[in-house]
Order: sequence, then C-alpha cells, then structure tokens
Amino acid sequence: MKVYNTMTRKKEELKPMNKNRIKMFVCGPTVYDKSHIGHGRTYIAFDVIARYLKYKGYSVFYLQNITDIDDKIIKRAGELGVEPLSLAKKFEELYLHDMELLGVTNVNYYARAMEHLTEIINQIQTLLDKEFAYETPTGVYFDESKLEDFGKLSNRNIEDLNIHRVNPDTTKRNPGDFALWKKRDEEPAWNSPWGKGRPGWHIEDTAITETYFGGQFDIHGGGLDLIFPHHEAEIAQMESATGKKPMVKYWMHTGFLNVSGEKMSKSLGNFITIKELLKEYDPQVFRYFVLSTHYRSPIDFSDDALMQSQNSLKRIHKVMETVDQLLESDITGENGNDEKYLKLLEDTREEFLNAMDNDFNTPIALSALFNLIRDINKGISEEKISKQVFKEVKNLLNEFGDILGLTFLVESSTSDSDELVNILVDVREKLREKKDYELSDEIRSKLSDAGINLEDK
RNA sequence: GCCAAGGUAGCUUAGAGGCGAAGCGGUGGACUGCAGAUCCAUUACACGGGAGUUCAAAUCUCUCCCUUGGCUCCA
Repeated sequence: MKVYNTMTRKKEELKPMNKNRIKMFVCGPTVYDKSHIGHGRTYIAFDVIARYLKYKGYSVFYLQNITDIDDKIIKRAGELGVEPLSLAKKFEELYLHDMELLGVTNVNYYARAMEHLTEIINQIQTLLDKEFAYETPTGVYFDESKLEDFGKLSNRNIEDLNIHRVNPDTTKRNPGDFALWKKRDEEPAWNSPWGKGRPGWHIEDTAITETYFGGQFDIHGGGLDLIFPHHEAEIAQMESATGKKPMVKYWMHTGFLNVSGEKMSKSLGNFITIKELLKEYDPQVFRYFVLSTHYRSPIDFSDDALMQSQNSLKRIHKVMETVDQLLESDITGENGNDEKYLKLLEDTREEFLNAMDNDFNTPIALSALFNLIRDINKGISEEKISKQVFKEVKNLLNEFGDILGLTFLVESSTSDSDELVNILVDVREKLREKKDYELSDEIRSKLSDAGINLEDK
C-alpha cells in the first residue's frame, strides 16, 4: 500500500522499519481550551488510518502526546484564577470525552508532557553535551546553524527563517534558534540543571517518542500547520540527539478544516467546538463528513455540507435496514443469481481496499460502497435475492463500517419505541384499513412533528 | 516577498495522458390511497483562461487569472 510522505512530497510504498510493526505518533492537543472541529477532523483521519493499518494486519502502536504545560495554559489559568495543571487536567478530560464520542478509539497511549520531565531534561542535556544547544541567561536554545539540512521538511532554508522574526530573544545566537528550556521564575516552574523554568514547545514530543519508540519510528502525523516550525524542530532535536537519520520514515499531515470558506478562528466568530457540533449533529454524520474528503485536502465545514453527509449516510443506513429486514423475513428466494452478486461483492471489496491502499482514499472507498448499494437496491427491486447473498452484503458493509469507524446498521426505531406510540401506530393501521386516510395521515404527520417517522410498507 | 494547497456538472468531493466518477440536490416517470424509501430517465459530451507537447490532455509543459493557507499561537 502507498502512503504520501510530506518529506518527499510523493506517495511511497509503505514498508515498516520492523517487519509488520508500525510505530505511529500523532501530535496531540495543547489542553488549554475545548477541542474544536479541526481537532476532530485530524484525529478522525488518523483514527481511520490506524484502523486500516490494523485491518491490513499490521501491529500498530499509536502514541499521542498531551501538552499539559505551555504558555497558553498558564495564561488561561491566570485569567480564570485556577492552577495551570488543574486547568490542563480538565480540558484533557473533555478532549478524551469528545474523542470517544467521535469514535476515535485507537490511540494506545496518551503521554503527558509533565509526566516526562526527566526525559525532557535528559534530552536537552544530550543536545548540550553534543553542542547542538547552548545556554544563555534566558534559557537553553537549539543552534540551528549546526545543521546543514534544517528546514528539509517544509522546504525552507535558514535565510528565510531569519527574516520575519518577531522580537527575537537577544541572547540567541541566530534568530531562528528555538527554545528547549525557558528559564522562568514565576510558577509553574520546575528545577533543572539550568535553573527553574519549563520546557520549550517542541522538546516534549521528541522526549516522548524517544522514550517509547527510540530515535526512529515509522509514521509521524499531525495537522498541516505543524510542519513548520514544530516538526522541523522535532527533526532537528531528535536527529541531533540520537545521531540517527531519519527520525521518521513517513510524515503524514492532514489538511485544514475551514468554516464556510474561511479559516476557523475565534476572532472571526466562527469557532466551533466539538461539543457545540454534537448539539446539532450526530457524531457519525461528522465522521462521515470528514471521510467524504481525502485527509490531505482542505475540508469546508458548512451546514449544507453536513446535511449532505447526513443524507448520504442515511442512504447507507437504509440499505442496511432493508437487507436486515429481508434476512429476517421469508420472502427472499433462490434464483441462481448468487454467483453474480458474490462477484459484485468481491469486486466491491477489491475496489474499496484498492482505494484505501492508495494513501487512504476514503472518498473513492465510499464511492465503491455506493456503487454496491445502487446495485443491491436495483437487485432487490428487480428480483428475489438469496439470504446467503444478503448475509454477505451485510458482512461486507459491516467490514467497511469497521474500517471507517461508522456504524451502518442502526437499531430499528420500532423496537425501542414506547407503548403509546405503538398504540397510535396500530390505530392508524386500522384507520388505513378502513380507508380513513385523512385521519391516518394526520396521525403520521403529528408523529413526524414529534420526531417519529412512519414509513408504510 | 518566500513556501505550500487548490480552481472538476446546481452543491460537496474523487481521479491524474486514451474506457466520461460518487454522493447530495432539481425535474419527469414507475411503485404507493397519499407521502417516504427504492428503481428508471434527465439535469450531465464536467474539468479557471490562453498557448504548447502528443496519434490522444481534466491529467504533462509554459503563461496568465482567481481562491485559500503557512512564514515561530495553531490539529
């Protein structure tokens, strides 16, 4: 299977470093506020990537960090008058809850920055020992001039980096040098060989990945916005500290989520949290929406787009329901056409898997699924199909659903509706038998207003 | 300025030299007491403009136009 590698800007054949084991790290959130739908997009995409790799038989270890200390957290905590670490804890819990609701369930381990201070300090010390870093009165900084290939991921050169710099710290050797350790007197601060302070932004990730994966691993993911400077800095730190190249075999980045064509930002007033999203839409609908666009492409969030996703998903649910009902009923039959349908199913599986093999092309995979649905619906309206075929259809759709993290068979509403509704439905049925359509339609319409949809036949 | 990603049918998205895609939506028809779902047809000889390469270009090259993002807060 092929994976697009940001480093080479090409699709490459996926070959794990160690047999069929895949070490995958994705940058997690800084927990200073509620998670938004952009986080949702990225983590749903990587969840499906992890699911598919497992489906293909790889043994995947999916590691994610949680940045639980950082200037933004401290600032927010100060505004609210709470402890930074308890603020971080609270938003971490909300984040994990949001992810669960969205069906993001494949992260094996969440590593908190604050639980890896020892490793962070050790890595900084190594960089100092190897003279890739230097200490000044304000902190410890990485010396980018020591690296020939700094900027290789984002295709930049050092000259570019040294312009457009905002208020560079005057103690640094080069304007592009970034902080490994920030010396700070105010709390929260931790002791280190260089005095009290806290880690820089990039060092926690390499300290964490080195701890769990060693100096090299297969997949590193994150949002497109992290390529520069965050991932460049990670490469600089890790490759300098361990002396091993490359740090990462495949760099994968998700495209941005925009809202009605604009960047989502608080100042534009179009900032949507996952919590707000889920007030309006089923998590499955959002998940479908995310998967209807390739993970590297920008995706445009709008109510219209979500409605389209909702309707598309409904089409899948409907065929599953129909197939399920036909399996329960006795009106299916044998007509010797099984072979035709089994071939169709095999072709569909192949098309779906080919799409996924091609850099996780979920839109094409979905279109294969819809082609199957159309042919099955057509078959149902034209002839009797055997239960064996329906069973296989159901299995295949469930298999696809598992890969995508979508539930295609939704429980029929008739089973869990309450007694009063059932009485109304029975009464209406009797009215229809008497051809009192005026009253029966009124009942149907009122039930619909109450959120209960009746479909005859 | 530098570095990226794009402009594909009414809308949302795939594809990436030669068999015209998927979903949503609209319209007409079949089915139904009606509606819904489903099926059939249609919307639909789609690829931002121009030039070039090629037997063949949505796809490659050049050029122009437009959109969006990044350039030390970012998923």
